[in-house]
Amino acid sequence: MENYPTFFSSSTSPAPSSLSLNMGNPAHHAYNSTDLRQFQSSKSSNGFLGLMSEMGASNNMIKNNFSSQGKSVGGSGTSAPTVRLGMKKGDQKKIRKPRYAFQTRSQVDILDDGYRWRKYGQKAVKNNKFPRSYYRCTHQGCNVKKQVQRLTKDEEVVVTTYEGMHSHPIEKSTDNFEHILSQMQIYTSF
DNA sequence: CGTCTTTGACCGGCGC
DNA sequence: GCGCCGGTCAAAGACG
Repeated sequence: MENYPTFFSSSTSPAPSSLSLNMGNPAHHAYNSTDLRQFQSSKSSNGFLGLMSEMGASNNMIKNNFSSQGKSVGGSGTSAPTVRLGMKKGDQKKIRKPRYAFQTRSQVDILDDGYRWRKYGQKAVKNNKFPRSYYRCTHQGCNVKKQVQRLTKDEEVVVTTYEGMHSHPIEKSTDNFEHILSQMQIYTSF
C-alpha cells in the first residue's frame, strides 16, 4: 500500500508554537473530549506509524466521493438485515484521495481548526494503542474527512490526517491555522 | 428538542 | 475461502 499520507511534521523547527492552535483554549465549540479517559498506557509496541513522506496520488480528484450522500446503508448495528445497496464498486473504482498528515503536539485530541466536524467512528489500530477517531466535515457538499490519532509512545503527539479539501469558507475566524491549511492545499496541487 | 458522540456491527480489501 | 484489519454506518444515548 503506497497509500501513506504525505507527512507534515511541524515539530522540525524549534518553533515553540508548533501550530499554535486553540489547544489551550477550550472555550470554543470543541467537542466533548471525554475519550481521554480510555487513553491509558499498558504495553508498548511499535509506536511509530511508519509514516513517510511519500506522494501517492498526484492529481487532485478529491471530492466526487459521496455524491449526494445517498444512504449507503452500512452496518445496521442492531438488527435489520439490510441488503446494503449503494455505491457499486465497479462503477467508481478505487479512487484513493491523497491524504495529508499533520503532527502536532497537543494535550487534546480535537484540534479546533475552524471547521465543524462530526465524529462518525472510532477504531483501535494495531501497533498503536490509542484509538483513531474519524471525523467528517458537516458541510453539505463538502466531504472532507479527518483522522485523529495519538501516538503510542508520545502522548503529546497527535497525528491529524486530512483527506480532501474544503471548498467553503471557514465558519468562524480562526487563528493563523487557516493559512497553514491554505499552504497545504498549495502543496497538494502538484 | 436538536445536535453531536458513542458504540457495535458490517463492508471491503488484503494476506495467508 | 477464511480471517484480519481498517474504514464506515446508523441507532441510541448524552449533552447543551
